[in-house]
Amino acid sequence: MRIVFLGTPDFAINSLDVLVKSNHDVIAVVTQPDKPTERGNKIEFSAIKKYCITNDIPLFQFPKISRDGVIDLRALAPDLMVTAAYGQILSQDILSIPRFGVINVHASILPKYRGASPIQTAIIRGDTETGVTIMQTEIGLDTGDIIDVVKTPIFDTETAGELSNRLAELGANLLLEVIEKIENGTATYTKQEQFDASVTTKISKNDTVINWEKSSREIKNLILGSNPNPVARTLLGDDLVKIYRAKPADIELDEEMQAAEVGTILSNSSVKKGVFVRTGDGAIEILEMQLPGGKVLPAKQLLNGRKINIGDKFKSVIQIHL
RNA sequence: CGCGGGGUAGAGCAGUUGGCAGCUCGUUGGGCUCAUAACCCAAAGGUCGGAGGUUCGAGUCCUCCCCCCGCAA
Repeated sequence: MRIVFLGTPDFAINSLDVLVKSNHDVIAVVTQPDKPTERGNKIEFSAIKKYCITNDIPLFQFPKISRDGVIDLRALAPDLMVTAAYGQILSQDILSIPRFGVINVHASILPKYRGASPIQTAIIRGDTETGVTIMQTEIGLDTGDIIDVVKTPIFDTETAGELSNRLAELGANLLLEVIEKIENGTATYTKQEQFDASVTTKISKNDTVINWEKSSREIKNLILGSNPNPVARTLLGDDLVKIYRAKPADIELDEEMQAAEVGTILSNSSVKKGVFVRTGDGAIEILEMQLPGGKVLPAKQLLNGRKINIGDKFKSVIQIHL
């Protein structure tokens, strides 16, 4: 099949890679325009663009594909177009170009978690299972008919980044199977059950401010689901602290710990060394965190340099002004 | 040239007005102990990011460069 692939971030790499190495013909790739700057200087290429450069694949970057891409894409005469976290909405003009239409690789079990942040949302909500759906793309947001689904458990200590990598791989394998079926005419199309539907929006920095009043488990889910982006955050004094990894603490709280205010870093000399923080229902152990100007570090390291101390208090604020 | 923080032992940090380079952790060796990730004693480990400059003397002051990080976009 002559395939045009549309994708942007890391998540899309596996899918593209599988197609390139298959017997299908990836005739072109479309990715988002280069985003200016990480720190004010250069422009950065998307993961997909880098892949195309090293593998010498024709690449398009339309500021707005529905307006700028129709003519070019038509000229390519693809049999099928595949999207994976591309980042732009496709118009009917675009959708009508390929003989077999457009299919999308989406990182959730649709119709649950349509939209921008299915992976992060699944972890933050504390789900124990998620998956990848491959569906026919239509005008609505992730509303098209389902062709196939693969499910997988969410591990207790898994971050959004780690889960995303696993789903990308599962999705890529499933994609290849689905394309075979489409080619053979054996693909089946199932309407989405509307009553199960939910939509996720992009997770913003304000969404990942930790409320220490919540339970250790909820806080852990927020932290893991926000890693690597945009990362759970809290205030220590005036400093913005980012927390990358944590787990509910399996320690007994003594009287003093019980009495400590929520957000307080607890003494732990009787147990092993680590950073434990009082939460709404007990304590959580901070495993990896980052202070302003510093790298991401195991939390215990920060005790060495006395950057954080027992008794310090993380502020349980609803919103941080930046 | 968007704004800001930072580079000192393997790791995290301190280092006052320039004057013998330190702390915590880790590592190694020894001790204590039924035992230990706990405790005690000892040791090893540094071109203070790089180059130049000022000075009797620079981790510290000046100039240029490299690298890391946060914010804003």
